[in-house]
Amino acid sequence: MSAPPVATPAALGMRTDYCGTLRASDAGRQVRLCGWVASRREHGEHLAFVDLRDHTGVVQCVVDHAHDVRTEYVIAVAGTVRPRPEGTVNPALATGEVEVGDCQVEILAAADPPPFPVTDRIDADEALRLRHRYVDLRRDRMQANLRMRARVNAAIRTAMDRQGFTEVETPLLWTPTPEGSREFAVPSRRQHGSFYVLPQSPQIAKQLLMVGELDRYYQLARCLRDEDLRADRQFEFTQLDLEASFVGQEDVIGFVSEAVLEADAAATARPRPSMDRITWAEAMDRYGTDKPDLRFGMELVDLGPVLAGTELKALQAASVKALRVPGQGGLGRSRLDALVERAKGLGAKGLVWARVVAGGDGASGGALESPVSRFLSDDEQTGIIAAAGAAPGDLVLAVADEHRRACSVMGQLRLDLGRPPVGEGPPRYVWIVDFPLFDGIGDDGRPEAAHHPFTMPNPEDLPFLESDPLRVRSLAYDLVLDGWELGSGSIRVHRVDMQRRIFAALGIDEEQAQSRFGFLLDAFRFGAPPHGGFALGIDRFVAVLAREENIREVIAFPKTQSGADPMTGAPKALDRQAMAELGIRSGPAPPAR
RNA sequence: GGACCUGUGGUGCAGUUUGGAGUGCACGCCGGCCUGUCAAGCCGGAGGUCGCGGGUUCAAAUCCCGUCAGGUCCGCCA
Repeated sequence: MSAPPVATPAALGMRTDYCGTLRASDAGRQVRLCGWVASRREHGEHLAFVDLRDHTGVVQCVVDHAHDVRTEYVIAVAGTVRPRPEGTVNPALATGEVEVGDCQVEILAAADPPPFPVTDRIDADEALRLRHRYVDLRRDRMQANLRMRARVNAAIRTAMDRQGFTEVETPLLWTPTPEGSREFAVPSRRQHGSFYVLPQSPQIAKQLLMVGELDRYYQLARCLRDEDLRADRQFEFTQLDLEASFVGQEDVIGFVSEAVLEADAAATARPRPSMDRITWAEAMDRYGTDKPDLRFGMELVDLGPVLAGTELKALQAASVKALRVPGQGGLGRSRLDALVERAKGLGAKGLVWARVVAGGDGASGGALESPVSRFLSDDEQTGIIAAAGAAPGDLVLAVADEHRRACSVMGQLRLDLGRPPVGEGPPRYVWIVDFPLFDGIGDDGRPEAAHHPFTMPNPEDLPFLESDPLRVRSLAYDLVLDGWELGSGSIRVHRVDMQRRIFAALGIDEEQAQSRFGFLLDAFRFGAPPHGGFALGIDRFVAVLAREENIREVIAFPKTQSGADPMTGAPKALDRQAMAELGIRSGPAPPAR
């Protein structure tokens, strides 16, 4: 082999170049390439073309005959780079100005025909892709996604290092902390009947690191939650997990913003996006969700004032939320009925719809056409049109219910009817601040923690912790990108007396607290600094950056929605001996052998 | 736990509404031809338990029930 002029031999192994990198300027060079046969075109006895593919791209190799070489064979090609003959340049190919001629072909490994084409053009069946994920990963889409993910990780590490954070690993074999999501359990071989659990997140571990004077910690941490899967949820996922001492909410938001924008720049070519900020209450009110997609309008409208004295029972409730759907006044009855069903499925008692038509004598110059319009006074109709900012041709939807429900139902309908595809348009990062400390009242009559029980209440609202807990805001904050919840964080409680007060409000008694989080409370007795942090979901973040609707597309080996891995067959029964060693007796019998 | 969508040669689909012979289309595969193609082209060939089980019917890919797998969503995800 002649010495490669560009990269060092050590870096390239048994090749001199990558396939996709050859250009006209390489003409005349002797090269040796390795890769997979992307396609083969034979032209009789003494001319054939082999498109050789590696992760950098494809280059055309001209060979004498290619009959013993098949698609997806792994081969090495030695030959000479030369300009393509006049008229045969392929502008669709990055290497299209050149080809490799006088080729010697060595078959490194034969291959069966692939179970599905190695091309983005064909949308292969999901189960088949996962069963042969190693083939699926060869496709441009997966290559691009995984490499983008690696760039995001690298950018995040750079940004965190720059901000003085220290990467620390925390245990995967953790201890049960009942509360929150279902945990994966790992039986102990040494103590039958006892279990480790896999961490839902390193939440408590990182707080202990703060007590341990690490000052600023981060980790690209694997988290595991045994909950049902969704397009944006897998059993195991990765978070940028971070925690810092002697900082406030603004500091943490700054740390995370820096890392996120660094990653955004590493993954995309767009200009540095801005980051907005709104309160939780405002997000719920205007968008009906705590993870608003700000890329489009269609904000929720409050019809309470307009309908304060209405005779229409369907719109009598604590809160009436409406939505203007521009230009959709022509929707057919079956489509409208489907919307009503959708609203009911989301928990609403019903959904009122009204087409805005020309006419009427209101200032807005429109009238409502609806099954219920005869129950609405003229003032109410013009009031609705004005409040919604509607014009003839629009559709107006309204739900009356308790405030939270009215907001959430209309918020979902807003997404159903207006949400752009993932990645479309300029990105809209938004910080959601001033979350409530408690989510609502549980069956036991006690408030339930909205975030986790170590979240610091907003000092301004402390006086109401016992008397009016639901009005207490917390120092908790979420980062949302285009309607995806990327992550959340908070300033933590670091004093034992305050933690006791919170536990008391939550109805967790001393004994329960000791058994669940005793080691954390112990640690706080030895001097805990004020601290706070954040956790950012890498899978979701990369999915949005890669314009993917499903995080499976940015994970090398994901699970199906039922939690199975079609490639390995996991989960599987253990054999009797392994079960006995772990002291496990229950469950279905392993298959007979 | 629940709702909905999908399942047809190796792959992607049509056919299912309104039952009438597995007739189909494209890609791939195998063989042949072909000296400038590039998702090559031309000729020929092989390849099917219509996811599986049951029911209705003279007759089921098609209708009904159940079930499995994949997907989307609700519940769940401190």
